[in-house]
Amino acid sequence: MASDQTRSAILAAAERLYADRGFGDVTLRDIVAEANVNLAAVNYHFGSKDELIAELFVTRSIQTNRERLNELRAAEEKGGGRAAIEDIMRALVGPTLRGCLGPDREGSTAARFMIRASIESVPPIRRIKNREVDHLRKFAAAMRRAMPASSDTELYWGLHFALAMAHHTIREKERLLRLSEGKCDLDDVRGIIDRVVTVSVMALTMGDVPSKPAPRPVAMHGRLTRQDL
Amino acid sequence: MASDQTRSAILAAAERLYADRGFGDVTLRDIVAEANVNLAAVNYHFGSKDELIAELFVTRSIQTNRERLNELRAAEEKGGGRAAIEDIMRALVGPTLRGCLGPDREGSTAARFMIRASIESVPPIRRIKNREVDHLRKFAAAMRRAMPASSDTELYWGLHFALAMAHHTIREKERLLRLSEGKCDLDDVRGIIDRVVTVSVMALTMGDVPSKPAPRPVAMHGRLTRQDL
DNA sequence: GATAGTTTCATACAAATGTTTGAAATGCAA
DNA sequence: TTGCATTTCAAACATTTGTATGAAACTATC
Repeated sequence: MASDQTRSAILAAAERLYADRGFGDVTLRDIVAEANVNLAAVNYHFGSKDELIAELFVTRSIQTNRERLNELRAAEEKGGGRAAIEDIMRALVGPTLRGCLGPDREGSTAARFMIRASIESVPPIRRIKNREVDHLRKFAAAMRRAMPASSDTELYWGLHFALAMAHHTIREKERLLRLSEGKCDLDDVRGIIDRVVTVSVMALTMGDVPSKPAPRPVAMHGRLTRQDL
Repeated sequence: MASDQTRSAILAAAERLYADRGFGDVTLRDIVAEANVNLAAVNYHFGSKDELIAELFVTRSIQTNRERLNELRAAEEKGGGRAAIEDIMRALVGPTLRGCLGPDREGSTAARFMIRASIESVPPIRRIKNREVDHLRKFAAAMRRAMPASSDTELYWGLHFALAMAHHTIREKERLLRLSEGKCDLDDVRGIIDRVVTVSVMALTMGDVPSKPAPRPVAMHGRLTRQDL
């Protein structure tokens, strides 16, 4: 039964090293040294290096996806089957941002690993990410229910931009910190989530708010028209 | 004088291969085979593989940055020294999006190379990207002039989100296409730029438009308050 | 056309890396 | 204990890869 110990030691060591130094320059030999196990143990327990990486990533991904769906379900129950759009977007970006940002998360290996996975793009992880589309469709469906008058196009763009802001904030948090000379507080996770959610909802409800003459009436190419509510 | 030919052939072949297959699985031997030059030519002309990659990336980056600054300058002249915020954002995201998206760009090696560089994250490119902060400061300065009443924090978040939407659209265009089942037209570059600019400006002027009760008055944590204009 | 500088070429080097192997050790059931 | 399966281990394998070398080919200047 020491087999499970070896397996776990490898997983833990690999996640730690990948989180710290990236996938690029961590070899199997580094991992087995950190885990105090034999080199062949990786291939014995996981088959290959790529399968090890894949297992690490799917484990964390499943966690995040489950949290997202839980929040989405909670929001739908709260709204009696029809979740508010803000709550949907919050369920979409909240778990990811909470998982990767924040001061307490600084030491979290899992968080730093997921940031790495978000920055670098290694084949086994890319393969898994491609399956994420099915997961996102559930959010698209919820959004459609929340905004039945919106076109699918607008909806997908809103979803896309929400993920853009969340992931880019995780990916480039160092740069934003440097650019803003610390003025942007990357530890205020709740504030960041609110910010992303607010902008996302604004993007989704764009046509609704022509209170001011839209930023500029120029060159809209018939794309950003108001939705026919 | 055949030296320049060799150099150019290597650059062209490398850019094409990297664009098609990514940095991960293109070796120097692949490149020299494609370029019909000798293996040693790369080290002779560029010093090392990393310096070759760096030269490819800086060349394209300089082009984009120049276009950006040209647009920014044009916008400032148009506004008599004080460019409109929409024009600033357009100058920021326009060149990148135009360079990487669009139907005609499909065959553009340069475009596909820059998309690769945006997706994968190889050390020599990462080093160059880190210097990009200085370039962005020029835009931050222009934004500050355009919105003197806004706090720096809001300004940096707006800049950050604009880049987030632009880069994420380039990075994940395949996924967005698949998710939306083709409903999001990734070839309509002008429409996409308008979209990103519009949302960015909305994000920047958030406090200004409480025409409707803000998406939800909940949990703003005192962050997304209106600017005191 | 000889010479010096530049460029090209075939080949070799050296190091790294994921994977495999076959035997030894360990655990477990009969 | 015996026997069988699982797990560990040291060592080797087989490539791949970027880089270096030294001679040959080429170019341009005098």
